[in-house]
Amino acid sequence: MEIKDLRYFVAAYEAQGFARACVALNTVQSNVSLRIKELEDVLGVSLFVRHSRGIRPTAKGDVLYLYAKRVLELMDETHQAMSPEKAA
Amino acid sequence: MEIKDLRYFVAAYEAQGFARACVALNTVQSNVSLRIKELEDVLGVSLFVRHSRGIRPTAKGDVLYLYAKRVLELMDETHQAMSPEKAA
DNA sequence: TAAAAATACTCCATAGGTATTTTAT
DNA sequence: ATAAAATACCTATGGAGTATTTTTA
Repeated sequence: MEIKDLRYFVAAYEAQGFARACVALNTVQSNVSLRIKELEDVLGVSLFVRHSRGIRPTAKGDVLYLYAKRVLELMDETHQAMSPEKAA
Repeated sequence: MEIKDLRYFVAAYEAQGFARACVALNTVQSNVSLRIKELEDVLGVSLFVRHSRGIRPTAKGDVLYLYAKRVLELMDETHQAMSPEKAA
């Protein structure tokens, strides 16, 4: 599980669909579909149920969303702490 | 900055050298050297000073180490929360 | 001068893009 | 019937390995 996977997941979760998520991710619907599928495969859990108007998170998906937001937030803090202007 | 980058960095930091770090990372010295260099490039900061017996962290390197450990720990928690046996 | 880091290269896996098909309301 | 997800395919970037050179205490 890499940071980029979590960004894909969060975008899909918040957009409630892969087609809508891909614009925020600067990519294409098929890639979002593939990456989420691979994330589900590697974790061994289902994160979304697919329907004809988009997606709905599973219970596991809801849990991952909370963790993913924390991870991404911490990564942002890390980037800020590493900014060259900022003294160590 | 991806999770794998942080793993490389932490291993190098703790091993105090790229050559020693690569065994824990199941890779090769040259890859550790390259990945750390790219991490420094993308962040725009120096993380280690190189010497003839290994590496010594810079002040920025010390700061990143603390953040990196937190990120990796949170990722471990995330994985555990996502384990299929565990109910959501 | 010796241990470790940097560099140059090759190779392959995988992420990204295009086009199309399938699914579900 | 239509909007969205899945699939198939191609391409290119970049991560991993090998071999060698450079650096520094």
